[in-house]
Amino acid sequence: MNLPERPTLDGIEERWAAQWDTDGIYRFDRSAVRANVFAIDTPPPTVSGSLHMGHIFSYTQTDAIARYQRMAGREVFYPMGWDDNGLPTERRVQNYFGVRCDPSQPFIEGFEPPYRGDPPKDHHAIPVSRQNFLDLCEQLIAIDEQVFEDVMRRMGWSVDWSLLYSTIDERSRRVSQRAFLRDVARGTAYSQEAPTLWDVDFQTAVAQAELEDRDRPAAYHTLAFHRTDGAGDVLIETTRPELLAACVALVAHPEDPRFQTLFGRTVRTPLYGVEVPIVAHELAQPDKGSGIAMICTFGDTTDVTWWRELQLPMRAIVGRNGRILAEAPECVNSAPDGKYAAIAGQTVKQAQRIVVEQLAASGEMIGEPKPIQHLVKFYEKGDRPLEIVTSRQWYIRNGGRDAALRTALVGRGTEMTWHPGHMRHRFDNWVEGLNGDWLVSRQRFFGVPIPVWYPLDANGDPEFDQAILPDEADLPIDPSADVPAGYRADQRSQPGGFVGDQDVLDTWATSSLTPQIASRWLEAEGDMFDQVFPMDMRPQAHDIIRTWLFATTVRAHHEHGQAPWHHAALSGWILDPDRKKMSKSKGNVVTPIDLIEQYGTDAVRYWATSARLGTDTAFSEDQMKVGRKFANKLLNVSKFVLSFGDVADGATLDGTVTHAVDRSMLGKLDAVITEATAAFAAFDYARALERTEAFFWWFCDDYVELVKGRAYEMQTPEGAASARFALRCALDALQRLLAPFMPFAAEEAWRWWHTTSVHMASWPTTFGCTDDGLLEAPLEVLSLVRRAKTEAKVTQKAPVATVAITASADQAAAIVGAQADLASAGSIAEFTHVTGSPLACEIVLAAGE
RNA sequence: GGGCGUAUGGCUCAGCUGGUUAGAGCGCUUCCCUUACAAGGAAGAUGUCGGGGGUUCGAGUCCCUCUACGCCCACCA
Repeated sequence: MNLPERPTLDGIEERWAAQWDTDGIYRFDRSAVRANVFAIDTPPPTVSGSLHMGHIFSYTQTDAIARYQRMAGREVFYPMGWDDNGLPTERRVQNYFGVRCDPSQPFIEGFEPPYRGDPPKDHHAIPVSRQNFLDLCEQLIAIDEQVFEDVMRRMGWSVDWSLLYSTIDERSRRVSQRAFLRDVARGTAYSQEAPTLWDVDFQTAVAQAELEDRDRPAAYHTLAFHRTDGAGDVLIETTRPELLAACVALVAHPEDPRFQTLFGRTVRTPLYGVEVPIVAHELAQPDKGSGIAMICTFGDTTDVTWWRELQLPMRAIVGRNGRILAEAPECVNSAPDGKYAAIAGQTVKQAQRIVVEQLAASGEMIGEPKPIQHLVKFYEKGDRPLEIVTSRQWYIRNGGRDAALRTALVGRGTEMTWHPGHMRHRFDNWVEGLNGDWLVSRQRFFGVPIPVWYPLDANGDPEFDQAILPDEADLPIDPSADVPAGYRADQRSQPGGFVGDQDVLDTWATSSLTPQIASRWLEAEGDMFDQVFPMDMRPQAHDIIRTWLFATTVRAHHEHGQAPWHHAALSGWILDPDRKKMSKSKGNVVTPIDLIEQYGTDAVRYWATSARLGTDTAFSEDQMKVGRKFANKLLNVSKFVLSFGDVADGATLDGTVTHAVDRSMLGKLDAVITEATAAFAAFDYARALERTEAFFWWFCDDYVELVKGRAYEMQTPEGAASARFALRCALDALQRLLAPFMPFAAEEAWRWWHTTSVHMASWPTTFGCTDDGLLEAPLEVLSLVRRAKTEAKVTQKAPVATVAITASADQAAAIVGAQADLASAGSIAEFTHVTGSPLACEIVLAAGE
């Protein structure tokens, strides 16, 4: 026993985090059998410079569950990873070093970036080679990941750091490419030339799951198309007049009476005089605009549908850089007076202004543009509206084009238990609303390369349907550096030779494999897949159900024919005090490290674990203050209980805890242990905390105060032994019950009387006592005595001459049983009893008080 | 338009399968240096459980309906 003079929370995080690390207490036992493993598919956070409160919130909730499972006897598989490949890292590198990737630049040995952190606003990014850019990515993620790891260790998350991975590291690249190649082999991945949503700034294709709608100003322009039969004009409304040169048809609803006579006829476009047909399709909405719309290749996703289903020609005019192509479509090119030349090379925004001027001059725009607000699709990380361009891309089948697969994937959702249950609807909704396969290729740099080459024909054109695939044993590969079997390096880009796929996999195409990556699926060294898969728990936030949760389910379905986890635990968001989602752009972000330093880790954890799964929660420093008070109290009450010294050797609970009051207290505690255990088993850590906390304060404020005197041996040795033993039992259970929530304070107090960690201790079991209610009446009397003293404005120590009690027979019996404790706790000299109801006391303070 | 969620004292939230006068903490007020704890303790005030209707002996709790707020999806002419 080693009790401090004055318990303190200061410095306990550093001390115990270091000790846990030294002792390796969270290390996964690779000899564990599957049935005894609790495997967590930890979300690998996107490394971005700093963890935010959302991370603190949800990862702490997961950690509480992990700690419970560990104490409950499961071997916990709790990896951590960094999601460091992909656009967020590229963009951060650009902003941090003041560079941009330009594959046409030569590699510079020992390149030194112009800045390291915060280039001035007027700095123009310096173009650097692909390899220099990738080197800078590696440099920055190394810095960022260390910062993340430091904060995580201070948060006390009980991850096994020996399982650490990053989604760009060699093993992840190998696993990702292996899984992709297997998808290709079984036909669940394929490449196709097709119109694709395209971000013109990042110059990459974007998947459906990464879209978001933003409300943007626009304007309806009314344009006159001229009937080729000379019977006048057809008026359409458009928000994108700049795409007029890309117009391939007009469309109206097949049953719209206004246009029945027009179907099958043709009109000439304004400005360019291109003849286009008037067609019918049920997606045309009679109540929108003038009821008849122009179809362009491509203004929006509906255009793509029309273009495909009505088999219309292709007249693309928007390039991958978001500017109007230099070459006009042939039919436009043959049109008179070079109107197209004026917009060639312009951005779509500039082109719109020019086209509107041209239309106004030609009289083919009717009236003024009518401003509106409407929703436009953006890449969620992008700054300009998405365009649609045609390109060859890789896809993984996700049910978007296959009802049977869709049904199967919804079925995978039912294999998991969702916490809270209603989150499953979001999954079902998303799967059922998919309208295309998952586009996984990205025209970016810092990612897992698509492990494919293509043979070049005699003209030097790639034969995309003859893709050359590497052997799994050679992974990971970089097709732009490695040479496929049967070819020589000097055949690269030569007719009759080969070319590597330039693209990388979408970051989700790798992070959807976290169960496989973390478990080292099919890796030569340390493969734990069969020990941990399907994993027990996937913790994550609810806003990425459509991306990460769904994508992981798709991969597991194709590769393993089952759901990747048994439980999906969805955390809520952190809201600022105004109940808005906290985000950097709103400037209301608080940094976790400041809070840890101000309130202590356990206090921050208390706040995080007070919130239920799936519930958006207000950020609350008040809760952290409460948490700090709680942790502090745990230390102090531990010191008090332990100050009585060790219990006698060989003493048993039944032999020693003889006092009814003490057994009642343990009975209450039994109920709490039972409830907390059931709650934790159902992932409801918040309920476990709430019950434990309520008991804890009752224990400190009422029970301890009541029996304190007896424990000090002011009455009988038997009574003291009973109280001390009961106190010790309760403390033992409380420290264990609180260990998942306040791992540092619990460990600090536990180590005063143990040589091993509380986090290696077993979860508490019940004492076999029952709460017979014998404490209720005595504590009511104590409360009344306290109130009398407060009202008399005297100290609680002030002596009481008499307490005249009116109570029922049962209550009186309980009070008499605890009368000695009451006398001590309340400094009460004399009790008198009258039978009656309700319970009441007449309290006479000692003379002179 | 489709789906989901939330609505309980000034604030943050409990209240599980319906059962005695609706709970906790914060904040507020008053008092107390009491030998585990003043980064503490004792006590007090504060609620038409969003509105309306229904089921029931009994509803914050179940059903219907309305309202407000939030989220996901659809909606780009």
